[in-house]
Amino acid sequence: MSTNGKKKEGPSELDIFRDFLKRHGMRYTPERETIIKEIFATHEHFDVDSLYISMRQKGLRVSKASIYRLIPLLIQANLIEEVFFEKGQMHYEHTYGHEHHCHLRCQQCSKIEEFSDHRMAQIEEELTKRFNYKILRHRLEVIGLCSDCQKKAQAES
Amino acid sequence: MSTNGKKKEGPSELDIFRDFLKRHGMRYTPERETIIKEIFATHEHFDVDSLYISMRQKGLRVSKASIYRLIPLLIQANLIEEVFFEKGQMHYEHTYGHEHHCHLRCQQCSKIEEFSDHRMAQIEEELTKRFNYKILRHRLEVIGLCSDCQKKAQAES
DNA sequence: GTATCTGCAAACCCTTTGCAATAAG
DNA sequence: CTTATTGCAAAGGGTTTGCAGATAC
Repeated sequence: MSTNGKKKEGPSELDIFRDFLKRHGMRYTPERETIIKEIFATHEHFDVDSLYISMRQKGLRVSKASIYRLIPLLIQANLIEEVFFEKGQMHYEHTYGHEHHCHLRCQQCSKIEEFSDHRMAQIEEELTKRFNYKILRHRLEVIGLCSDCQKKAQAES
Repeated sequence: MSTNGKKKEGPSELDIFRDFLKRHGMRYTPERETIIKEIFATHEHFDVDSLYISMRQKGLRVSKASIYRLIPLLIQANLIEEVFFEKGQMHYEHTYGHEHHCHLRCQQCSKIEEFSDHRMAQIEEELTKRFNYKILRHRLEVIGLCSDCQKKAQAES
């Protein structure tokens, strides 16, 4: 089990996405560029609403609809992925350039710790053999109470 | 890694829930009983809408609101848990009486295989120490292509 | 030029909630 | 009797979509 966050070498997210759009007969627009830059500049995890608000505050004006329309494309291009659904909203994180990691989330305060674990690769390998699946990815979310929230809970009881 | 589905011994879901309600000053109603019986009789995984429809077809008439209001209680009582969110709906499965398991899902056809793995317990234990969290539960979803869908994909290319 | 994309606002759809009537304890 | 629960219908709130104008290519 190790901490995470190494940045891989390679073409930029924009390069990848530009190529993706070209291959699919879609267009590279200033709006798309703005959104992608914002996602990859400032957010590790994000949800549409907070992304939108943070962009507005910076004077970057794109509509929410454009963000919503962009997200499936970014997922298809393997640049981001859904990580969890909470309080009615889907949360995403960017994948490209980051090693895959798992999430440890505090049920109370929603704080998130990231970790990765070599055993996940073993598990995937065994599943491949056992069920004859071609494994694409996994999502591991561990839910618990962080030390702060444990203390608070004790204080209340 | 082992296959799953063993039924543990012990009090029934209704007993557990009755006790839970009493402890919280809540009431045991025919509606609640009907819904719980239906959940535990026929569904391994379920979502509110299909549960509601299936109950209606059997002539069991409870309102959707009552189902929605019951679910958080069942989660709190540790009888069911959220397993994944798909196509705008949360999906649940019952936990009580079943060993915890993980899901291997085919991205193409949504078929689900269940498995459990002792390494998850190890991982939880290590996370407890490392981050000082009190671990409550985890959700592991592995996504891939089942053998049938692999064949289909090959045939098409 | 033409097909795609944008912003807007309305529509959608799952879920939650206010309310008056009902029923559990 | 008191307070929780029910069903209904309306409200919420995140996401999707129809449309007309703008724009990438």
